[in-house]
Amino acid sequence: MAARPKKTPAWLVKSEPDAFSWDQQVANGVEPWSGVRNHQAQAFLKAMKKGDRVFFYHSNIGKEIVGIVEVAREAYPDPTDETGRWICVDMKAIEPVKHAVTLAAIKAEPRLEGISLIRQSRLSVMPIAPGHAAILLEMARG
DNA sequence: GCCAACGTTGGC
DNA sequence: GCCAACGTTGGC
Repeated sequence: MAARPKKTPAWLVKSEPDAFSWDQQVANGVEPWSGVRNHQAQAFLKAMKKGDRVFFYHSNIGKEIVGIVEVAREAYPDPTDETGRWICVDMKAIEPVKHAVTLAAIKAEPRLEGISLIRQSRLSVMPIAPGHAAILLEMARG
């Protein structure tokens, strides 16, 4: 029997490496994905299930997918939120990508047309369609 | 440094 | 409820 294929990520999250980088995620292992203060992004965080895979993207500096994380804990109150209205999840580093997938490469790939990373450039948490995720994985593997 | 996208706020 | 002003994000 063939080895079970790796889970295809269903989501993408962005972080400015100045604030929280992939290296920090790896060093910390499991880390709360807190501080999201946008309703649309919150809705996506709430929909995440334990074990879901997530692309980790560096915004601003790098502008590239650098790794894959996994949802280690589903939605719970964001400890950085004093109002109690916002939630966060825990993310766990799984593996770095072999080849960082740059925004330029994503834009240049016609099969990724319509991806929300480009269409909704300010959104920091977003779903990735299975077809798009497969292409991103392919690009990440080189 | 500039600009586009877009969410939030506040006056009416 | 509308909309102008303003702030933030993120790319270039």
